[in-house]
Formats: sequence, C-alpha cells, structure tokens
Amino acid sequence: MARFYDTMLAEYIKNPWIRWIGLDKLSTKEFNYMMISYDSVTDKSKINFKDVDLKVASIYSWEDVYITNKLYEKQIGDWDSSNFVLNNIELPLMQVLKKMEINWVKIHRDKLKEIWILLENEISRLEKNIYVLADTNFNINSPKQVWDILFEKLALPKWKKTKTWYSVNADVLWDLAHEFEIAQMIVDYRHYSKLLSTYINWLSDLLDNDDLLHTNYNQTIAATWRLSSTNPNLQNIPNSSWIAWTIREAFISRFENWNILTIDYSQVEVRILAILSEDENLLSAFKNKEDIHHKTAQFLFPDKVITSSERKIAKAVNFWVIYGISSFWLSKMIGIPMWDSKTYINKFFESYPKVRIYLDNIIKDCETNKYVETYFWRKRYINGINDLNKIIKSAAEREATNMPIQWTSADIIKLAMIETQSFIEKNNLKSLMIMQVHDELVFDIFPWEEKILEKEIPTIMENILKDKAIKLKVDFGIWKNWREAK
DNA sequence: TAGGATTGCAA
DNA sequence: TATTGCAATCCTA
Repeated sequence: MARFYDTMLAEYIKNPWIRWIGLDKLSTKEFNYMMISYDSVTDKSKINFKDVDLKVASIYSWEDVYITNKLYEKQIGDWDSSNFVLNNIELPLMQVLKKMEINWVKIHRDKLKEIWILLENEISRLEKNIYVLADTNFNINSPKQVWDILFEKLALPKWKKTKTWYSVNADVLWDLAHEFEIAQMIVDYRHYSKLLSTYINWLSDLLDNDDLLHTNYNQTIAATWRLSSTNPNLQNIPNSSWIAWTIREAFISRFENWNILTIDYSQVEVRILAILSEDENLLSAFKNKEDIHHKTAQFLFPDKVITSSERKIAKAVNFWVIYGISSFWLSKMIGIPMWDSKTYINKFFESYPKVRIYLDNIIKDCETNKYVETYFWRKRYINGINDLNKIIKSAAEREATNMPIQWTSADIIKLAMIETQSFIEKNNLKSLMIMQVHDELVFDIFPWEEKILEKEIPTIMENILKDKAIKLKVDFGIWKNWREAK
C-alpha cells in the first residue's frame, strides 16, 4: 500500500477528459460546498499569503485539509482499494516524475547559440529576398498579410479555403513552390523562424546556471492518460529536418565526456495489437523476429519482389489501420489511388483475420457497455457509439478501437519508468532518468555505469507484459548527444 | 489585455 | 476525411 495518496490523480483516472479536477471544483461537485478561493483571500494575489490575516489564513488552510480528507474518504469508499492503476501505476509514477523534474536535462549552451546565429542569418536573408520578390515589406508571420501578397498583389493561381478564411499553410505554399520561388521562400522562412522562436529562444529563460533545462511533466492533463510536458514542451523537440536535428545535438550528458542512453519501444502498438488480438500471423511474425512491415508487404503484394517502396506502403498500412483510418484518408496520406488503399486495407484484414474479429468485438462490447476497457482495466465511456448518425457512429468506432491500444502503451511505459527507477535505486546507481517522450526514455549515464544500464534496463522494459505470447521489443543506444540517437 | 484563429512541432 | 498534446504569433474585441 502506498503511504501517500492524491485526490486529483484518483479523479483523473476516472475522468481523464475533464480538465478541471482541482480541489475546489471537486468540492463543489461532490459535496456541493464552495471552498474559499485563493483569489479572495489574497485579493487576487495582490497580498502575499504570509501577510494574510492569520484567522482568515487559518480557515482557508483548514478547509484545504478538511476537504482533501473528506474527498479521500469518499474516493476510497467508492473504489476497490486494490485499484491497480492508482496504486501500481499513477501513485508510484508521481514519485518517479518528481525525481525526473529534479534531475533536469543538460543543454550545450554554446551549441544552441551557434544554431541561433545560423537561423538568424538564414531568416534575415530569406526576409530580404521575399521582400524583393513581393516588391514590398510585410509581416511574413501574419497569415493574412501573406495571403494578401500572394493572391491579391501577386495574383498567384489557385488557393484553398479552410473554415473561416483562405489558408496559406505549408500544404498550400508547397503546391505553389514548384512554380513560384516566393512560396518556397516563405515555407523556409516559416520553418526557420518556428525553430528559432519555439526551440531556441528559451535558452536564455529556461536554462539555470549549470545549463540544466527544467521541464514540467503533467500527470493529469491528457485525455488519453499519457503524460504531457510544458515549460518547455520536451515532447515535441523537432526530429525531421537537418537543421532540426542540430537542436537535438544540444542535448548532452551532464557528466563531462560521458554519454546519454536512449531506449525506445519498437512498434509497440502493433505488438500490443498482436497480444490483444492473438492473431497467429502477427504473433508468429514477432516470434520469428520477422520484419513486420516486410511481412505485411508480402501479403499486400503477393506477386511482387518487395522493395523499399512496397515496404513503405505496408508500414503506412500497419500504422494507419490501428487508427481505424478510412481508405480515402489513407490514399491521401500516402499518395496512392483510393482504389488501391481500399484493397490494401482489405488485404490487411484478410492477412490478419483475428485482428478484424478483435476490433469488431471491441465495438460490440462498447455498444452494450458504452465504454471500452484497456489491458490494465482503465475504462472510458464513448459517446456516440450507438448514434444513428453514421459519421458520429464511425468516429466513435474509430475511437473505441484505437484507444485501448494507445492507452495500454501509455501504461506500459509508465510501468517501465517505475520499474527502471526502482532498479536504479536498489542498485545504488547514480545515473539519472531525464526524459520521457511517449515511447522513449532517456538516461544520463553516470561514469562507468553504462554496462549495467545497457544490459538491465532494456530487459526490464521488454518484460513489462510478462507471460504473454510475445515480448515487447526496445531499441537502445549510447550516444554523445540526442541527435545521434536518430 | 484576453482569447480565438492559424500554424506547426512531437508521439 | 486519425488522436492527443504545447506554444508562438497575429489580431480582434
């Protein structure tokens, strides 16, 4: 039994899609009792709490303690006290996250400065050229002004409309870029200024004196029970262009001349699908250590020699089928004819027949129960699963079939973090867990500990779902910086 | 000054 | 006509 408890976490497990689960909101909801607000006690934070009248401060504080305890008692009464998700996942995870936030991440300050200069130069060069081509100065960051210049002033052909206005996003500009240099330049300009303003500028604000970068891991935000990260968001550091990769070069070890260890789950969602559906073809592919995308490609193209282009399509099909994608969207996504994408999706289900049965059963159960359940028994109610409107119904079905897989993978990495941290502590290791990016963990390796980490942590992570037909798989490596892990 | 809209980054 | 996040910027109210 955990010796600590958190009413907010407990509520989040039940209702992850409700954003406001703080104490005062829960007090109103559960006890119809309005708590004294912090704003009213401190006059909207104008008064420091230590200067608040002692009697007022006492009552305010007493209320916090009293309501928290009442809420605890109510939740304990409502719940099975052996609740696995609360006691074995979220509460222990809270302790791990606390440590990660204390550890922080080392950043190579000079490297970031280098990129900063490079980007500034590129941006001002592009800016000048764009102004020349447009024959006027304007704010390239303003979609409205870009639209004015491109379609009014320069009268470029074809534009696409979205919701309320005419879109000038990357897709639109990309179409124009073949013919018009200015569109290409705006695409590049946006790319560089995005990197600069979102990922480089925080260097001065958010690095401490030791060049450690602080982030917050939020445990009660995401509607899917995943973690999220803020100030800065370390879970969306760019990973797809050459210049973006140089940003990852700045993520280094705090131990001079030592390395970081990255470990990420490989194809975790397809593996979970194999385990949950018990499809023989999927399972045997993983058992025999086959390349799953290659295997799917063989099903999709039985008469062909599989080259990288067939494998690429198969990879997309594997990926998107899990999300319950329509053939229209798949064809658009990977640029193939609609008819082909329909064939591929059908062939996928013919090749892995129990996947179809598994997904159909989820939908059937959901229609009866109104909720879907994950491997670790989290429940989520799905609105619209019995809706007569076909569009709403099929969106609900997509959600119902996709979510158990995504949620289970979120729990798997949470369990991996807990077990890994406990391994580190039990063995008195001084290496540090420093980042989690949904299916990847990053460690700062304390000198001479790399052998034991490299041997033990992948094993821990691969054995999170014990006694299943197949094991999970991780890829890992030891690197000078985060870019090398790519 | 707050907040919606647009854009774009990750998994 | 996937999902869930965070955040910068512009621009209106």
